[in-house]
Amino acid sequence: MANILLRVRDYNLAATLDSGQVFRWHVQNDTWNGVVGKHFVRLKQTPEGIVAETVTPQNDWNWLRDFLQTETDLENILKTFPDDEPMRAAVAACRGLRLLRQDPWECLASFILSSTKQIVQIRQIVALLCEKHGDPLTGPSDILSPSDAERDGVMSTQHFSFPSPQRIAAASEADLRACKMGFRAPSLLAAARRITDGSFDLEAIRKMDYPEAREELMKLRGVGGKIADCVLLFGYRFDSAFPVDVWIERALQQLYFPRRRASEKLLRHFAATHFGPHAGYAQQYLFHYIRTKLE
DNA sequence: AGCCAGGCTTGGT
DNA sequence: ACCAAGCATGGC
Repeated sequence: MANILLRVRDYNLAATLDSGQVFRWHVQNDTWNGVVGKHFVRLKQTPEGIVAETVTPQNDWNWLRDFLQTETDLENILKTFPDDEPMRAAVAACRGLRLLRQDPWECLASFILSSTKQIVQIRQIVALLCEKHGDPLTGPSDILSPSDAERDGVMSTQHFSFPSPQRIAAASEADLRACKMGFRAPSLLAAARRITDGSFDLEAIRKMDYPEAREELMKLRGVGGKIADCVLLFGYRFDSAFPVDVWIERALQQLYFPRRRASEKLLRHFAATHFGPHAGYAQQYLFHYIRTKLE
């Protein structure tokens, strides 16, 4: 058992873990339970910062600081946002919302599975995938009450790592379809195989510039522009990546072009030019704002 | 170009 | 209680 207080100001843990970036976090009595790499961890927001607790001893907590991005200077990022009414409203509505830094493979796999799914369903698919193909983690088995487990569609209270590309590549399409991912199964399998056999290099993406990295990711089956942008933003933190889904399209239309109907092409161009060097960060604020405030 | 691919949620009856 | 529509993206 190990604990730490990560002293951080202006960090909205709930908004961050519940804004569609990640799919494996569950809240129970103000405590967020989740898995980062091979660590099961519980997080709680306090006035002093974020209290983290693991069941295994920790030599250092950099894996958690890196995931939560607690060292990021949020003020400096917010300063780069355009100074307009919609942006001010979005920032005011979810102060302290952060972008996480996820493992690229977990992020890629999760967003391949996200296509034409709603967040609740993505959570269910990812939970099943981890349960059936991930490694069991040492962790308290009493974190989820039976009723929570039932509600979340998780039958056991054991926690699991996200399965590696090797583990997925060794599975059959039928195994994966059993996790309710439907037609996304061949895409996930193909990605896992290409990474395992070395024909696709997730690390090489880091060294590319944004347009090249995007093009590269889109060579994978099941990865179009939107999913590539999610992976680039949430996994690699290319902050210029600006995923455009229907929610964001709606947000841009309502907030920035309320009088006339803007074409999809115009909205894309606007998204790519209006929001500055941390456009993806701005996108996350707009996304969360439109999903919680407007409708 | 237009249809199709899970399964869960929502809305109408 | 039940059934249809909506979701939202990429591939063919």
